[in-house]
Amino acid sequence: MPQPDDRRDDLGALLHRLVRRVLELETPLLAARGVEMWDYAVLAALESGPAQTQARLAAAIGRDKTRLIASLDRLEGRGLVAREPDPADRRNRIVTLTPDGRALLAGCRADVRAMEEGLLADVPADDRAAFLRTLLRVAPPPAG
Amino acid sequence: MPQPDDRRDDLGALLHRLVRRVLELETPLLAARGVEMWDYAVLAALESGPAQTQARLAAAIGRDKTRLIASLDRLEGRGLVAREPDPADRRNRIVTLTPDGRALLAGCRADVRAMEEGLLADVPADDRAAFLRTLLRVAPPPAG
DNA sequence: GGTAATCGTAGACACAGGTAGACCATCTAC
DNA sequence: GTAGATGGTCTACCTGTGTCTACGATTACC
Repeated sequence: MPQPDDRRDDLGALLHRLVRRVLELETPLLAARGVEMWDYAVLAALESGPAQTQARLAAAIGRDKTRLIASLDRLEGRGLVAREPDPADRRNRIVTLTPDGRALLAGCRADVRAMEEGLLADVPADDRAAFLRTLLRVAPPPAG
Repeated sequence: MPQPDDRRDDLGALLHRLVRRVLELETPLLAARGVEMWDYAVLAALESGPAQTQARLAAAIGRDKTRLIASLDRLEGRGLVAREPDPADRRNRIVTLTPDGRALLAGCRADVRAMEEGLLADVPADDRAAFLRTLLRVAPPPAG
């Protein structure tokens, strides 16, 4: 028997539209601070701790490791991250967030969170909580 | 004061991961029926009624009108959609779903819906309802 | 009737994404 | 030590996407 939401758009279409909208809102916020989308993803991924490996960092943000290099070059050149060889295994480069990087990340995140608040302003509080809860459950981070 | 979810990933990151996952699950389902992702989007957009204009159809699925043409050629060649000049304004091509197209769409949608069910299987029913409700509210269709 | 605008189509262009291969430095196994 | 594996980097492709331009057909405006 047909469900009440049988004629709704597919999840893929809904999510696609929403991602586009979020990106449209987010890009100018980051650009105002001189940060590109993927650079911000790198900074955010490093917040919880240094990345032991660039390949692991690339996997964490869902990007190809060869494409990550340009971002790291940019960020390192601005003194926002530091690449240092792992003393235990000097093939690896440990990527860490510098104090400047952490400060910039905090500013970016505040802007992004404010944008998200505005986006979800019309959604009731409990629906919003359920939305985020579901999102966190269905889109788990790749590292675990 | 910091909110409880202050350290969560941004909406953009969460949505990006989820879209990737949905696409990974959806692509093989559609490929099994010989349909590409954007072709399916076209069929789904035509379900509610013919498109009066190809440009309007492109806007409805969030695609450039020049990129739509290849999809329409493919679908028309398989007899899934029909392009007919608008008798009122012969510059326009009215795109309609053929019976074959409607049947294929029904099959694809059933597969996709089953996939979505599996994806959300671990989510409680009320959270799932709130998730879809929020999604529909925050990602409205472009046409209105 | 003549000019401008619109629609569908095609082609060129730049750009971002992933993949693959090669290279060098380094580590591990033997 | 030597051979193989791994990590970072660079380069070269192939693909997909959006933008731009141009063109023919058609319509709308004056």
